[in-house]
Amino acid sequence: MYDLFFQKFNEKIALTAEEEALVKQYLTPKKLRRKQYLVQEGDVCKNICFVEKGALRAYVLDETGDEHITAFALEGWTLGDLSSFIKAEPATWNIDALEDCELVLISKQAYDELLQIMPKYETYIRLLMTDAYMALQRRTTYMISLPLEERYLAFTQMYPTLFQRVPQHMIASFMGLSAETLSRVRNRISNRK
Amino acid sequence: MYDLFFQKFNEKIALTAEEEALVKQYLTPKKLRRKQYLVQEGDVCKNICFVEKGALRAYVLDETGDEHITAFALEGWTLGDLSSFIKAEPATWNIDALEDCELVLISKQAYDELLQIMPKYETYIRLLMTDAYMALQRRTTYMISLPLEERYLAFTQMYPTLFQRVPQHMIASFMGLSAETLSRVRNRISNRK
DNA sequence: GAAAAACGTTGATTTTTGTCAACGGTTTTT
DNA sequence: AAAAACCGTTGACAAAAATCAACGTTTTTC
Repeated sequence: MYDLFFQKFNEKIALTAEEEALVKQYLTPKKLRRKQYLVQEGDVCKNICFVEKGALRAYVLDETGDEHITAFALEGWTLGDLSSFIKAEPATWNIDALEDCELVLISKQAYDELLQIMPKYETYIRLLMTDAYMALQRRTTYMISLPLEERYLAFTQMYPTLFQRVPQHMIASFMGLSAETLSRVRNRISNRK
Repeated sequence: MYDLFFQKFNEKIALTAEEEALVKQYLTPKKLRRKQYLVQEGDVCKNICFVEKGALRAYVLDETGDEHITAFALEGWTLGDLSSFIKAEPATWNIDALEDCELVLISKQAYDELLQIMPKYETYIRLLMTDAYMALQRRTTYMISLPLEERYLAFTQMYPTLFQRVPQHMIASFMGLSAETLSRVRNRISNRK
């Protein structure tokens, strides 16, 4: 149930069996069916979720009601509307399941308490935030500096599994493009080889 | 010399005078003249810098030699090529001073050691990363979901001081636009009021 | 198992943005 | 103090991307 969670945790910082048992007390498992919401815009995001199995996406709606995907999460990734979670403010993101999911949830209270009582948890979170921040910096750097075809190729290499698993119009949305434009970009790339 | 650094530190987590003195031993002051580099692409980014005074920018060069600004830093902000710093890999960013600067540097060795010996430093870094990550998420969400004029207004509110202090063609670059387009966006906004 | 919805692609057209050139007015350099 | 570089804007034009519509296929729903 928590296998992947602790595998990833231990990759960042090793835990003893006792420590794992302690952390486990603060976690809640949750199953989510395809198309179900984890968070809706306006709710406070009460949990951060770790994906044991399945796939999720986060998106925002614009004034014309169009969806813009801001993030994905596959097995081993962590997702939530972080600002809403940390500041206990209404979420601006919607998060729903693209496939049936098995998740590990950490509530805000559990998060705060673990940070207080367990230095290794703070180290884990520090490293998680650092990695997430570096990944997002890379994404934004590519966004503003690479021409479209190179950007698509770079993203493909950055997220190989994701691009196989998720419909292309969602990838387009994630990249800030229309589905048609992405289709044409892919066409140009395969023609030039 | 380190006034603003410790002011910001204490806003996140309070230090005693003794603790401040300890941290101070790990810091190095540095002055940078306008146009001087803190890091150049290809170097390993050996320090993260905190801005006591002045302004810096980070940028990448594309294949045609054009600059794309990825980040700015004003007084009280922290900047570096984080991936390069953490992984000791060659930097992909260039960082230079837009104005004469007074900086506080933390070397990788000092960073690692402080994290080891001082739990409050780890808390400080965790909060710094969390805040930086949330800010970057907001920026990228705006990037893909807001139409140009709203995006410009949102950025103006997000970084009011920055937009007054930095030339507009750099703001344009930061937003992934040409200088001419930004000029026209501003024009449309002032006409519609 | 049939109907409906979702998906990816293509073509025609419109809208948006970039590019190039020029300008007057700064600021910086020497 | 003069020369050079930089800055923001504008106009004319070219390039890129979005939009709209249609299509055959696949997947989901009931």
